[in-house]
Amino acid sequence: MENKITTLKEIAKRLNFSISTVSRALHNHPSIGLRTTMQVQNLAKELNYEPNQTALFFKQQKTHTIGVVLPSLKEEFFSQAINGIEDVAQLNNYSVLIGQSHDDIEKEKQIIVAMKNHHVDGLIISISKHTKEYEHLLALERYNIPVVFFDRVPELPKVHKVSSNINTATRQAIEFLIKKGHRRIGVINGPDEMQSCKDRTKTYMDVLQKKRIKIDMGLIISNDLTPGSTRAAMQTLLKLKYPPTAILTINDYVALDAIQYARKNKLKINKDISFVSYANLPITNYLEHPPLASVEQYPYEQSKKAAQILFELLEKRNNTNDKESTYNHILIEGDLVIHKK
Amino acid sequence: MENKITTLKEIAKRLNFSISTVSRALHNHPSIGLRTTMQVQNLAKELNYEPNQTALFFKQQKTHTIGVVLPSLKEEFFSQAINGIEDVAQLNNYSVLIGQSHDDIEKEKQIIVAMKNHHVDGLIISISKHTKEYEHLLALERYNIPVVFFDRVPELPKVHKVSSNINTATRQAIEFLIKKGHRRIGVINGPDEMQSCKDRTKTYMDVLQKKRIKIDMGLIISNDLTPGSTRAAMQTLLKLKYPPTAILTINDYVALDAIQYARKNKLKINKDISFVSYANLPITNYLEHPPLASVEQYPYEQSKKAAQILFELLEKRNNTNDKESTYNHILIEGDLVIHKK
DNA sequence: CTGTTAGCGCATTCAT
DNA sequence: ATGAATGCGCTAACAG
Repeated sequence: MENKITTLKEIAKRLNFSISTVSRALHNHPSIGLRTTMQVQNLAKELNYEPNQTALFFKQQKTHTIGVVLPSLKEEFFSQAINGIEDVAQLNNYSVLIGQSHDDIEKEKQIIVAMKNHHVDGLIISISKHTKEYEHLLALERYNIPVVFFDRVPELPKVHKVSSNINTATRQAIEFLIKKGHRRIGVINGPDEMQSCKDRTKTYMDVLQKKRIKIDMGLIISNDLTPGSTRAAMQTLLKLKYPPTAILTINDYVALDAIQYARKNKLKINKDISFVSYANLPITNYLEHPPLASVEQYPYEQSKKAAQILFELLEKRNNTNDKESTYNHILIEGDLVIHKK
Repeated sequence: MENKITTLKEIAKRLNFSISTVSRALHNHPSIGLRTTMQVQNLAKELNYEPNQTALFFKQQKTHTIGVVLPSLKEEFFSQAINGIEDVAQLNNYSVLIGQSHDDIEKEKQIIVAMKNHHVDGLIISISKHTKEYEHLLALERYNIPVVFFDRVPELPKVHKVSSNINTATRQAIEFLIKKGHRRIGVINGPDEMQSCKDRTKTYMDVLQKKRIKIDMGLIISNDLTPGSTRAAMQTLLKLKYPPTAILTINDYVALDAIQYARKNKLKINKDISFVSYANLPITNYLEHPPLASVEQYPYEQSKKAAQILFELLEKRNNTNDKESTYNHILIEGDLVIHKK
């Protein structure tokens, strides 16, 4: 069994050609004679020659690898997002390096450094829910590594980003609840740092104001997306003198925890208290009492778009040396999906 | 703004040393004078020198990258498994290349070729549910890429693998149902190709025989893990003259589909019909009527163990040139977790 | 203690 | 039409 890896040198030696001739022959270079080309290609096939990618990576200063940094694959949103990225990467003959921050900023920094060291050609990032300083992200620009953010994007103007616009859907969600007669609508929102959370609150207040419903700030609670924090939020809301009859939760995981809490407190879901949420997780289909509606945020489409932008950037970079001066800020419309009328 | 990437050459030129001296100084080589070492290290820091990893990868014939190939990250089992691998990889200063086969053999082959081309130092693989030919897997050995399989492992003796032993837990699961008075216990199993499915059926028959319960092969159905196939299986089972009062399903996803089907057919879950399953998905905690019990298969531990074995192999490979002659076949005991008494 | 040289695999420029 | 030489960045064997 021949186990040695075949190199150009090996082929050259056997055929008594120079390495450059062999290299050219394999690339069907016009200046190489047909006979020679055939000889070389045949032997290459016979010896099962395959170009050493690491050598190419090294020489071309390109690794044909993109890095993906996201909070956690356990969240179905992100595990679906990976698919969009993988699909686009495969089309472009790229591989995908993965790193989960688990919403830990230090971990996020470490991963990004590791990816930079690996010389990934580009990065797709969804930042941790606690990331407020962007220095480690901006550093990437200095290394000339193009970055596209998606879903959880930083509040920076000079970056490429794809995220979900939930404002319309949020408006619809709240109007939907109001139409069903709810007047006291609670909000279990995420950390105030997250742009989407600010948007959510703003839209909520907008709609209520427009519908001339009194806004009670006591009904709006920020949590950190953990089950414990959701339970605490629920406790606060349910203990109010006039507790909400409906609650808007930042995502389906929080909704699940909230619903569970409500159930344990003998509340009838969708009767005593209703929920509307975000993410539209497939899993909610299996619940007997799912949230009434959930805002679909299209993780696959978001991440796919992000990947496409990244590859466009890589393409451009090949042709020009200019820094790009315009930045993609793509918004993908979220859609309210009604589960129960 | 200094944007040029610093190399040894650059430092050497500025300090008028040779490249090798600079290299040694940076590695604190004992033969380099303290003064020189300090000079070099200071300038290196100042210029923000970082060794070019791709050059190192190339030279050392190592990429500090491992590949992970698995069916789908959407399954929480695998998205948890990734954590075990990532954790171990990080400890060893490795990065993780990811590829999902989506249970498509061709995709699986493509991914493996891509990973081989990327010269990953090792691979961790969970094969697709349809993979019966192992040629593309065995090929890796010829490239000297160590492989450790986990969870969905091939039936090959000369490979390293980590999987879950579900026999004891399956026995307990069935005894649990029998103790609750069930005599007609259905099985919705997975594809017959999967070793774990064969084991499941075998244990099922064993237990029934031992308990002197008549075995009705009509109660055992293989499916392909899709919702449609699960519904078909349920339809068949429920249409039997004597339908089962309890069903053992291959995993919680199948259980969810089965439960949903039963609910739509007005059956009371855990009353008219009970379920016991595998995977112990966190999500089932949120169901009002979850499976009575589920077998925990410890994805994190399985994958972590697989990763540890892989790094041991890599370690060994550094020290000796021998092929390993013994193979790790690790079994991690599954545990029956009771959700409802 | 430090410098010179070679080489990893490949593409490419410059000769011939 | 082909070969020789160069260089990518780094390490290490060899030479003083």
